[in-house]
Order: sequence, then C-alpha cells, then structure tokens
Amino acid sequence: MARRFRGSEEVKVDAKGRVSIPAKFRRVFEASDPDWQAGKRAQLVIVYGTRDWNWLQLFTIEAMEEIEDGIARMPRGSAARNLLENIYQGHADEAEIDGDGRLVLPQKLREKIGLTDSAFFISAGDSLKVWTPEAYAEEERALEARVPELEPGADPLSLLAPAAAKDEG
Amino acid sequence: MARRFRGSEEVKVDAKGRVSIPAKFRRVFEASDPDWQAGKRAQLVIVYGTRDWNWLQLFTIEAMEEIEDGIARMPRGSAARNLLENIYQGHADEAEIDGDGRLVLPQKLREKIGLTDSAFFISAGDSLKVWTPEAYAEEERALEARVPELEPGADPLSLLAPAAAKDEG
DNA sequence: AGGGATGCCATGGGAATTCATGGGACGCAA
DNA sequence: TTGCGTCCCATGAATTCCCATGGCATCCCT
Repeated sequence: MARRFRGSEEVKVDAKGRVSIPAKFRRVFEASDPDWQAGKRAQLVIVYGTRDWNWLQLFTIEAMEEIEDGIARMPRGSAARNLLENIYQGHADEAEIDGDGRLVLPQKLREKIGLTDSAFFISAGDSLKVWTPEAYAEEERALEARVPELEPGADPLSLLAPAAAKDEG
Repeated sequence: MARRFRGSEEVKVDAKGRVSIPAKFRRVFEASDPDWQAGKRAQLVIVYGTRDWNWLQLFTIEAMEEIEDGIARMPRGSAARNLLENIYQGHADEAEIDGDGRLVLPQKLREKIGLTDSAFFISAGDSLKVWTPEAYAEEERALEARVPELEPGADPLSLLAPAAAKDEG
C-alpha cells in the first residue's frame, strides 16, 4: 500500500470535532503505522506548530520517526534542534483513527485553526495538512504570489528546468 | 503506554496552588512509575534548579533514576558531578499526583517561577517543563530568534535537510 | 445486461465516561 | 488563629464508545 499521500478532500466536521479521514488517506496511515493490523486503529501524530500556523499537519508514525531520528542527529542544544523539538515534540499530539474511520480533533486544535463545519485535507508528501477551506483558498493564492516568476498560464513544470538542465551535456 | 511526553497544555492554577495534570501527561507519569498501579497515585520529581531557572521541570521516576545512575558514574568529587548533584538532587522535590489528577505546587516553587493563575506545560522528552504562559511565550520567541536562517513561512523541516539530504538516494 | 445484494464510506446521535476545575472541611504548624 | 496543605465531594463541559443511516460503488447471479 502507498506510503505517501496524494490528492485533497473536503469533509464535514461535526459538533464533537470528528472528521472522517477519507479512505484513500486512511490507508496510508494504516500502512505507515508499524503496529497497525486489520481491525486495529491506526496511530498518527498531529503537529499543530507554533502560534502562527493556521493549519494542522498529520504525520504517519513512520514519517514522524524519520523526523525524530533527524532531530536526534543534530547537535544537542543547538538552536535549530531546540526549535525543531519545540515544534515537533512540544507542539504535537498523538492521536488515532477511530473504529468509524474518523479522527477526533480536540477543541483546542479546532479553535487554533478556526475549524467549524468543514475541513480541507491536502497531501504534502508523507504528511497531510488540514485547513479550513477558506484558509486554504487563501494559502493557495499566497503560494502563487510567492513565485512571481511564473507567468499566469505558464506550465508550472517550467520551474523545474533551471535546476535540472544545467549540468546535462 | 507511552514513556515520553508529547505536546503542550495550559491549565489553571487555583488558590491552593493545585494544577491539574493534563490526562495525556498523567498517563506518562503513571506508566513510568515502577510502583504505580491503577487507583494509586503516581510519583514524580519536581526539579526547580538554580536561581536563574524560571521554569520547573517534572521528571518521571524512571527518567530520574536514569539521571541518578548517570551521575553516579561520574568521578566522585568532580566539578561536573557536583554541579549536577546540586541541581538534580539538591534542588528537587518528590511529589505525587493526587486522587483528582492534580499536582500541588508548594508556594515556594510557585513564587520561584512567578506562577499565579495559569501554568503552561510543555513536553521535553522524558520530562515536562512548567512555565508561566508569559515566560514561555518569551522563551519561544527567543528560540525562534536564535534560528535566523529560517525564513518566515518556510517549512521548519528544511532545517533537517543540511544534515540528511545530500547523500540520500 | 439487469437487478438485487453486499459492503464500504461519510455522517449523525445518544449514553456513558473522563476531565478540568471549584469549593468546603479538617488538621497541622508557626 | 491564620495560613497552608490534604482529603473529599460537586459540576459542567469535553470526549469516548457504540450503534444507526443513506449514498455509492462493486460484485455476483441469473
């Protein structure tokens, strides 16, 4: 089964903060949880990050282990390591997908990103980001604005070229 | 059950100095107290450290045993050993979580870190740090300021890359 | 090819339980 | 006797558990 997320999805958030994890994403969480087996609940980690994050980031167990290993290889006490520990360990929660395929987002986290009745999931490699649909629409506009060299209508893959073509004969 | 803390939480401090230990942290203290069993009170150690600490650090019993073993392996009488003993044994108290899931912070300790009506808990591996919310906000700003190479809006995980990305296949 | 039967999926809701928090009463010590 | 710490009880809110439903896609049998 795939170990990476692909695609995006919008789902309802009910009064209890439950969000149904779209099946295609759920499979990835299951496949990337070393302890998971059919019938059991897949574990995952919700990173809520520092005060300016207006999204949540859901990591598979394996992805989080990689991050933790990476952090562990950094010099103990270094500023960068402390910062990463602060985010990925200090501002993260363990969670699991319930028997109905849903994830319960605690009220605190819903409030942090302003989540009320709908949530937008979008793949980000080995993690899944959760936004309010409005916040994501905004983010998408901002994303484009951050790359002014891409003319409207141009093929985004043109951005790949400068990096790859250089050394070729 | 998990042996390591993850996440952060803000709780009320009442007039008697009681702070509710958030359930997810309480479980770690229970799991890491060799003598604990359902219904009993989990033991822990409060390290308040030297004069300049403006936080308290709560250690599980197991974590504290590891520290003590480490200290015991150091040359008796060495300056480093004396320093560690001073902090982790000389400036530490034993404590327990009461029947309602709360920890009572003695007035002395509350005063030391300026705790009045709210406390901020944040995970630090196998210990939990306790700050005033204000002091922690300050600390977090300082953490970020120490990593100027991280552009606002950049993925913090990019800090991991320099160490790991180059030789990867 | 039709037509149900089956099963997964997203969603909803009630009841039970846990959680964070507040308060009264008692005892001990300065 | 005034404050500080401990024990026990109370309560509203948040969270978990369990069960229910309608939609949609798939499978299988005829």
